Amino acid sequence: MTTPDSRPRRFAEFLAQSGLKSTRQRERIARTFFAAGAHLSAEELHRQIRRKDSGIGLVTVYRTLRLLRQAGLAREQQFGDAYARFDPNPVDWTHHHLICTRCGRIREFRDADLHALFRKVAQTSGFTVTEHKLELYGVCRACARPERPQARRRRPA
Amino acid sequence: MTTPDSRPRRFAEFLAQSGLKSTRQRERIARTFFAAGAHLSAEELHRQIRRKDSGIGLVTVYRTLRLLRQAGLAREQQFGDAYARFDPNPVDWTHHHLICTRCGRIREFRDADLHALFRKVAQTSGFTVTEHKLELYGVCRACARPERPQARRRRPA
DNA sequence: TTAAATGCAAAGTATTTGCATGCGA
DNA sequence: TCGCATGCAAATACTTTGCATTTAA
Repeated sequence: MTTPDSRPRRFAEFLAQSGLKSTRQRERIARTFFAAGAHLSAEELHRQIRRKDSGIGLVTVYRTLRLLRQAGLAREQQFGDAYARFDPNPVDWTHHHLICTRCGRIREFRDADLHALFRKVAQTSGFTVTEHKLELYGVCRACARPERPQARRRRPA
Repeated sequence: MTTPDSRPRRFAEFLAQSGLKSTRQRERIARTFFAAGAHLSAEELHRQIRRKDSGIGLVTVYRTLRLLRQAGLAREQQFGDAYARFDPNPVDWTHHHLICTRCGRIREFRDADLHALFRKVAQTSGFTVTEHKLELYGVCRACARPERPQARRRRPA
């Protein structure tokens, strides 16, 4: 069963409600973004868009990603690197990350108990929690094995 | 009862073991860092150091902060902003953050249950977890109240 | 018609690096 | 002495902004 994707419509509604315009560029960027995998950088998204439509600038991609975040349709993540990564899939926003500080590999995990905890903390603190990020840093099994070449991070710690 | 602070000694040992030198700058930077509060930016630390010793460059502060991290004596955090913040107090590393996306205020919280969860995830995943970051983003009580001026973040979302 | 959107180039900003000089071991 | 450390200036890399032009409503 294929549920129709409501995200393009939701983005259009957001634009209309905000008094903003629906343009060829915004539609193309949003569509490509929704179809993409997780952990996408602005550059990567731009590269994918260029394959279909070369007349879209990186600047517009950044600007549209900001709108998508405001619309609640994109999530931004900063891992150890210099650049931000974006995530189009709301169901993915409930998972968390294990990051290997040696090879930089990012693994995802999910834990039902955590969400109950978040709710508790939100109540206690009086915050209306809209987003959460949990990152565990450490050494993955492969890197923990001795005498193994280690990939280098872009900005090593 | 005042427990003597072992961190200066531990830093000196780290330097010696790594074949690095103990310099006036490194000592001053480390000392000021250990005496400072949490969530300190490199700039802020530099400014504090300058009050006592004007002959220390920001570059050296960055370089020494990296060494302190390698020595396990500093922790780096990225909140929503452009710059990194450093935390000198290992007992603080067990707490987490609630960040208001309107006013940018950061509140700390601690939860014992979380640490049991982290251990469980570490075991399941085969990671040796050395550090963890949990950030909950949302709107604080003050900002949730209507008609209230909202402080602006440096790089608004 | 008109205010918003785009794209280029240029600016901005936190952090890092090259290199000549200084200094600890 | 000798190699690591420092500090300045310049470089870097991601992201944002100014501005003239285009375009949606």
